[in-house]
Amino acid sequence: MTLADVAKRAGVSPSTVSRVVNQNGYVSEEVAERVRRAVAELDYRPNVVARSFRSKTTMTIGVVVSEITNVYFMEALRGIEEILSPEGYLMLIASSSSVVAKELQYCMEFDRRRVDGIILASAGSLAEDLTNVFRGRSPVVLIDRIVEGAEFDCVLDDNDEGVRMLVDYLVSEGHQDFGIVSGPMRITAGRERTAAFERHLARYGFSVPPEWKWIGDAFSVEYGQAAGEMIARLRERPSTVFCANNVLTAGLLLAFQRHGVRVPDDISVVSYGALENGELFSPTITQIEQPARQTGRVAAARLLQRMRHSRDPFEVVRMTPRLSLGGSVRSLKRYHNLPE
Amino acid sequence: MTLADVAKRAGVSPSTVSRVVNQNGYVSEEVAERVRRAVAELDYRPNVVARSFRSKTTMTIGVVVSEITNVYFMEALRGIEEILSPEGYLMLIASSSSVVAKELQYCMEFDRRRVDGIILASAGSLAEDLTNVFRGRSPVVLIDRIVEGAEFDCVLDDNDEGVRMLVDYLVSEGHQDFGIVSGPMRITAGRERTAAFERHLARYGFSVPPEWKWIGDAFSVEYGQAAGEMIARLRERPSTVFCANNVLTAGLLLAFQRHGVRVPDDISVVSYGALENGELFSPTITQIEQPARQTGRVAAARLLQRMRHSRDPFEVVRMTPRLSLGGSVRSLKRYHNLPE
DNA sequence: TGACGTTGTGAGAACGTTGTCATAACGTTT
DNA sequence: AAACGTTATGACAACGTTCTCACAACGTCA
Repeated sequence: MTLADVAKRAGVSPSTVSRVVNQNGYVSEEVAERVRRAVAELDYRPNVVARSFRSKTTMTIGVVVSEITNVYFMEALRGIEEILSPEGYLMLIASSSSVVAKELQYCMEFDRRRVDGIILASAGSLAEDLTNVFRGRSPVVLIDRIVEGAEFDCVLDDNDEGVRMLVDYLVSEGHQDFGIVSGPMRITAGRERTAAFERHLARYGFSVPPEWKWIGDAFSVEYGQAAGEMIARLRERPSTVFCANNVLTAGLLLAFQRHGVRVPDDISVVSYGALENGELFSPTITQIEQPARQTGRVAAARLLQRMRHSRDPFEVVRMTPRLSLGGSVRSLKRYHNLPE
Repeated sequence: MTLADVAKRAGVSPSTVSRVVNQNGYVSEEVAERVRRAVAELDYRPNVVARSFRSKTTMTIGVVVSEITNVYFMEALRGIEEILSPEGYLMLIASSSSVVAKELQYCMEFDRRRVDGIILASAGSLAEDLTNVFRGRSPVVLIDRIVEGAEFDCVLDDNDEGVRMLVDYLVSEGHQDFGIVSGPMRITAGRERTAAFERHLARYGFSVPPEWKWIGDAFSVEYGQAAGEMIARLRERPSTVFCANNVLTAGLLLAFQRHGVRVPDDISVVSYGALENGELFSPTITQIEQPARQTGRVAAARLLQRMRHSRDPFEVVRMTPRLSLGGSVRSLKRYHNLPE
């Protein structure tokens, strides 16, 4: 079933059929109707590959996520789909498992497949590697990470603001001794949230002692658990531990549960990033809820603009997260003789 | 950058470059080396669209899921990727939101895009619609649902066995009054699990009274919540409620929490399908854990075979789920004077 | 030595579509 | 009535690759 077949059946030229199918150019209503009937009768379906080949646009965008099972990325994906699907785009999805090499490889493959755009929500590949891979062929929007000075738009949390809310809250509840569990500094989330935590504590004259810093080599459940176990075994614990990422929090809580460390009686916990079904925990976790879906939407809209050849300067968009109070922070106001 | 450019640079014909790039046909090592150098120098990347166009194979498979944020599908996706990615396939993913029309539309679009295969983990479209859409062009494997007599492979839970384990356990704990919250009968999971529940109860001489059956029009949090609220308001409650799906369970528990219905003190709960982070609930839920990832892997492997033109008869593969005991079921053994 | 299989290379068609161009009929304006 | 823009249609090239075929050179075997 090709254009030519339809054309023959309708008694017109392939060109005309093409015009009818794509609704461009001049076609008389009478002929159009004849063509449409032929299309229906033959159940003709355009060969999109041939079309893409010829027209140099695939109506496809590539998405690389670091871990497909992470709620954050799921929600982001949903947001992306909400924007792109109505425009006729389909998503090619690849999961990098946070491996930089894999990430670049997938990007390369996307490039070979001539995707119209790429959303990268992943790992820590370098700016120069990325620009190298793309050579400006298809526009790229980064999610959840920032690359300085490259020609990409970035959409990510206002990490500093999120952490500020947490710190203000903790301090207002009378906490004075803080621990932090975070991820690699090469990843934007790890770097920014860690820095913000220390910076905002410093505003109050507090700091995190080195022995209460757990900086993992990955944002993994495993590392969260490991940190949790170390904390459980500590003779002297901070009154609060700040987890810089939802996956780390999950691991931490798991370890606490196993070691009988009660939250918030034995230690308070706050998390950057929500845990799925967190409403069903007891206690619920005081956490920063990231606007993941919205982030996906914004990134997709941005990409759409770029694909339509907008020449706006590249931008970093910061999304405002929100603080959700749970029961995982113990009030120490009385303890420290603070006003309630 | 095209084959021709590389050919010119290497002083050979495009045919030869093609042979080198694809490593087929005869090429002398000397020439191959020259070509490889030219490829590297020009940073030539094959135009996969042109290749697909010519070779009629896109190395792409389409996946339709009903809800991209459901853990089950996430895990299944992961399994699929684990199998297909090493073979060079990329996944085109679409989310149908459980809307049959959308599901069919996406399948149609996949067909137009000439994907090499399709995995359908979704909604309840009819067998004839599906066969109509595909007309046998690309093979299809169904996940989590079964379509009788169609030419598709199906990979799904042994729902009957899973439900049996739950029922046996509940009865062994002394339960005698049962409620069920389930989804649409047109969806395999809803139909099979509901039927299995009643069938296995019947083995013990029990049955579910009509007023304790909540059959929703969708496997949605909303319906789970609605059911939970109805149960909360009941004067006389069953001692246990069986939730046929993880999303329903989440909604149910949410409603129970809001209405102060305690699990398992006020009512016991069992779930078909695990909730993400369920380990962190208290109590943890006694549930059937579905081998989602494995299901994805099996489905993908199956699809791979089909794409390689296997002519095996179409098969329904049942995956064995496993019972995970939590603390959501109260023991009524003492209450009913049963041996402990 | 002739026949034949293996290795190596290039010419050229084909894939199904879109886009450009040519051509023509028609209506409107000068 | 001439000039021009609009509407309508078809012919044909082009996109970048793969694939088939043709051809040649070479080694091996009868």
